[in-house]
Amino acid sequence: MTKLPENLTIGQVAERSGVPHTALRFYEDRGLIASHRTSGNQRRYPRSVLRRLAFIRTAQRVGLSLEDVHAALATLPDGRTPTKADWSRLSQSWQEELDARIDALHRLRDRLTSCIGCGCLSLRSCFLHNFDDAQSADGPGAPKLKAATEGGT
Amino acid sequence: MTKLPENLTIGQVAERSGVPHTALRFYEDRGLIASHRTSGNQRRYPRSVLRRLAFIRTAQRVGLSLEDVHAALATLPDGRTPTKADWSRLSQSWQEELDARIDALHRLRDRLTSCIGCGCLSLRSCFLHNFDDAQSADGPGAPKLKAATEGGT
DNA sequence: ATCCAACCTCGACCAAGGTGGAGGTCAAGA
DNA sequence: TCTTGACCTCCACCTTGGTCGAGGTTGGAT
Repeated sequence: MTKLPENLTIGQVAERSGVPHTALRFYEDRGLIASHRTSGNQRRYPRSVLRRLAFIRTAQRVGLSLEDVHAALATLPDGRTPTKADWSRLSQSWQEELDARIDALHRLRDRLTSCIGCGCLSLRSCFLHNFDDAQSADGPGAPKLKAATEGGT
Repeated sequence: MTKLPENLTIGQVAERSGVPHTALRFYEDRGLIASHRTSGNQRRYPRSVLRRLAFIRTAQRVGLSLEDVHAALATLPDGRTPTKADWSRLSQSWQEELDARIDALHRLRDRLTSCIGCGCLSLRSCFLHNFDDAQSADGPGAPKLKAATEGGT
C-alpha cells in the first residue's frame, strides 16, 4: 500500500477518481476544482480534490448541473474547515430542489406501477389518459394541460 | 367552453401543452410524437398528443433523456389501447432506473441533512470527508475512490 | 379575391458537458 | 545524456436538447 503523496498529478487523480483527465481540466476551467502548478507548469492536486470530485459526480448523477455544483462548492471554503453555517447554506439551497426531484420521481414510478396493477386498460383511468394532473401538481398557475381533458376520456 | 377539435394545429398544441412549437417539430423529428398533414402540408395533431407531451415533459423533469422516452413510447402502440403487456414492458424497463435515481437522490439529501445536524465540523465524520462510500455503493467493482482515504482522516 | 397570421423547411446557432488531436515541454529511469 | 511517457495549451469537434431567422406557402375571415 503505497503512501499517497499530498500532491497528486493529474494522471493519478484521473486514475483514482475515475474521472478522465480531459474532464479534470474542464472542471478546473469551470472553477469546480483547483490545482497549483510545479515550476514546470504541471498541475498538482491536494488529496481533497478526490472528495470534491466524488461530490461533483454524485450531484451530476442525480441531475444537477455543473453550475449548480459550482455555486454550492463556492459557498464552501477551500482552505479551512467548513463551518456549520457553510453547511447550512449549501444544504438549504439544495434541500428543496432535491425533495422536488424525489417527489417527481416517486410520482412517475408509482404511476407506472399502479398502472400495471390496476387493470385500467379500459382507457378510463390509465395513466397516459389521466397524466395531466402531473402537471397541475406544479401549482394552480400552470393548468395548461387541464384543458386537454375537456373532450373527455 | 369551446369544444376541442380532434385535429389540433401546431399552434394549438403549443399553447395547450406549454411546449414551444419549435420543440414540437423537434420532437417529431426525433419520433417522439406524430402528426398527419393537411392537403396544404400543415401538421394536425390528435388530442392524444397532449398526453404524450405531458409524459415526455415529466420524464424529462426527472432526468430521463429523450432517447429513453422514445424507446419507452415506441413500445406503446399508437393506434390501439395499450395492453397489460405493453405497460408491463414500459414499467419494468424503467422501474430499476427510477429506483436507482430515487436512491441516489435520497443519499445525497440525507448526507446534507445529517451533516447539518451532526456537529461534524471536526472534519472527522463530515460528509465531504467521507463521501467516498457514495461511490463504493456502486458495487465492489468500483472502489476507485476508496484509495483516497488511505492517507487517513 | 385578398389579406395576414399562422404555417412550412432548412440551416445556422446556442449552451452544457465534454472528447480528441496537434504540436510542444517536463521529468524520471537506463 | 537520452529517451519516453506523462504533461502542457489550444482548438476543433461531438451529442443533447433545443432556438432563431430567412424565405416561401396556407387558410380562414372579411
